[in-house]
Amino acid sequence: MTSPIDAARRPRRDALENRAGILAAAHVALAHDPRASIDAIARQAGLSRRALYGHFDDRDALVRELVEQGATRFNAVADSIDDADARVALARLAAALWNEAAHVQVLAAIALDEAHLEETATALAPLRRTVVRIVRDGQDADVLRTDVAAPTLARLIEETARTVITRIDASSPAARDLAVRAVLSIAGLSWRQADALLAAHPEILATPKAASA
Amino acid sequence: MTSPIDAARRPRRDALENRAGILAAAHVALAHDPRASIDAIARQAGLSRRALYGHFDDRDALVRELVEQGATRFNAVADSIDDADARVALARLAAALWNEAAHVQVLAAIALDEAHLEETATALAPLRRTVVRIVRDGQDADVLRTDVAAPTLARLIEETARTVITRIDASSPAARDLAVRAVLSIAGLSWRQADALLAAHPEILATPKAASA
DNA sequence: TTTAAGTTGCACACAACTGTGCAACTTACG
DNA sequence: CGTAAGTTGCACAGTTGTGTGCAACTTAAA
Repeated sequence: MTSPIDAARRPRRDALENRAGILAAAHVALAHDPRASIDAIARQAGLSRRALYGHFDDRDALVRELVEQGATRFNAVADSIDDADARVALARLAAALWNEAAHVQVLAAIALDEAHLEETATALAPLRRTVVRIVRDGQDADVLRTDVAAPTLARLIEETARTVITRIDASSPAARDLAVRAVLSIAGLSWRQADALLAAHPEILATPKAASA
Repeated sequence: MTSPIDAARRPRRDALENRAGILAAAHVALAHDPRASIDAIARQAGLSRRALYGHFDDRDALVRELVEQGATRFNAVADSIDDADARVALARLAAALWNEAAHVQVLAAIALDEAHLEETATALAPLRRTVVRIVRDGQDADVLRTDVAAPTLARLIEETARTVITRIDASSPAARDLAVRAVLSIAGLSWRQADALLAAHPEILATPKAASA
């Protein structure tokens, strides 16, 4: 006499897969165009628009979940940076974020959409704090530019990274190299200084898989 | 016996003013949001939506005129740069564009809208050619970074300028300073080198009005 | 095999926006 | 002043998008 209330069936496995499929599709679609329609996302996931509403209350709920998903990865990356040298820390942060490029692109795209400023700001807060801390340390140690106030420089670095990631090429190994060098440049290093730094720390640009050369 | 065909009245003066008003309103509105509605633009200009269609065939015609308007100014700026030193040329170009910031912002915003990629590409072509030329010269003379291919570096410089202009603060004198320094940084100079360069060429950052100190 | 979870396609209502037609009004200009 | 240019507000058709209700179906799980 199992009542229908406390003994509800477990959600079907294919339903869970479909839900993940929607998130993946939204990932691709929104990175390309943050205003992609629900219908486009559902089709991309191989589902009907109607079915999507069985998994998410509305468009906002879907976007919110994407943002939170990305935020988790972001915080993990930010926490993993512990270099004493601010220049190295910045380079490593940029390189590490590039490895999450697929996720970064959605966040970066959504972050530019006025409709979700608050959510993305909250999600990006830990990362932003990390950048500000690195910048402050670097300025105190006189290894980063001091002609720009720390908050402004942090912002500039963030925008530079976003720009390179979202607007230059995509996912080529050369692009990753470029992103790291662009960040170091905007942080105040000359291109030769950046080059020397990266030569001294080859692991920063090493392929994630074959890190143990 | 003046026929109604060859002796049509001149357009009314207030109509011309209204047309200019619409362009000005579109300027403001589209810089803020490239997808601002016709209604929002017309209201901002103090006209009804219906009246706007008396001046422009459709939304595209309005946008096209804005783009052409900006293109003219852009070409003039690009043509005015003739410094032998590529670093100085870049700095001067960035500073000169900043003086057109109000116009730059619309173009930059529209340029990010997929619907008008072609028009803006055409409008920006001369400016882009100028940047590529400066970059090539600078690399040949070994005063700009050579670890990035000329077209890529030119693109990077353009994106950096766009980012600073559209996403950092706005219209403060400090922002202009920042834009120039950001461009020089991304071009490969260390912040101290950029600082020295600007100190050696104070006229670059001089206020446009009081250029004769 | 039974059952309910999940999906589908359709029909709605709703919202925001574009572009046009038209009658009535106001106003600059000859 | 008279006239036509310009404006206004409204109605209308068309587009694209969101979110819901519902009957009919497929299918995973008990």
